[in-house]
Amino acid sequence: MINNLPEQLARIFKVLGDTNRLGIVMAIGKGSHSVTEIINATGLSQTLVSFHLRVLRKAEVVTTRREGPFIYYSLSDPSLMDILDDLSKIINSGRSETQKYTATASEKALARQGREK
Amino acid sequence: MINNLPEQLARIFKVLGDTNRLGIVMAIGKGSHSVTEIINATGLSQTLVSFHLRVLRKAEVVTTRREGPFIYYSLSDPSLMDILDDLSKIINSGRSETQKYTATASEKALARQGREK
DNA sequence: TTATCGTATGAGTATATACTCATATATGTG
DNA sequence: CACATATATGAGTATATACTCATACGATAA
Repeated sequence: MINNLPEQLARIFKVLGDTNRLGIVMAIGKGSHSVTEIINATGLSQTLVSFHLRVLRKAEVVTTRREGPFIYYSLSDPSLMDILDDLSKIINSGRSETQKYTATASEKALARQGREK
Repeated sequence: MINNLPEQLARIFKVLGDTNRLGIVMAIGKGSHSVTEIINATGLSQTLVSFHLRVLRKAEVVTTRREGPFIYYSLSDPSLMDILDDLSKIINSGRSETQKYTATASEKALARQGREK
């Protein structure tokens, strides 16, 4: 518990360092979504989504709330989305001027929801 | 190249998602440091530091500049450190009020330098 | 040139990690 | 109760990853 910052930070980065898991986090965004919604938003299999949600839960990146048969997931700290936005800016600032990405992460998640029925 | 944000972000997170590698990044901080300095700051072996620097180079997280026999490493985008600071705040905001971490990442790196001869 | 310092690299290995499959556990409905 | 829907879980597997060892490379000095 006595504060090893790199280790704590790396633990979070490791959790976010998988495309599918990060996709799930971005699908959740600042809102609250059931597993089924996440499955539809990401296009991943139920088992795979559940698998990754377990990792996210264990790392306390997400919290859950049961509502009838549904379990709703949300980010433990929604401001994580702001950090993702900041990082995305870093990513395409160094690159070629063409094809700059500007949409926020939440817009992106919404867009993805629309695409897949 | 057509913008897959989760994938690009996850790629960076994966790179930062290792304690030793993140320690190296934090040792570099917003400045410019030779490999030897990084070795001393982190306490890691030369080979291991070199190994991780290669990963960081490949991911374009760091850039290098040769000066005589020394090779100086710096962050491709020093504002990455700000993001690390933001994330550290998230980390210990959810926790017990006791034992909150306040030092900046650079202070931390300096402290480590002092500790190990 | 030889030696020395600073740094990188290829290959091997042990461990970690993402993923899948089959199955289990709620919760609600007829 | 039986059944359907929503979600989780344990175990197995293939691949990825961190680390080490031995060695190579580049720059400078003697």
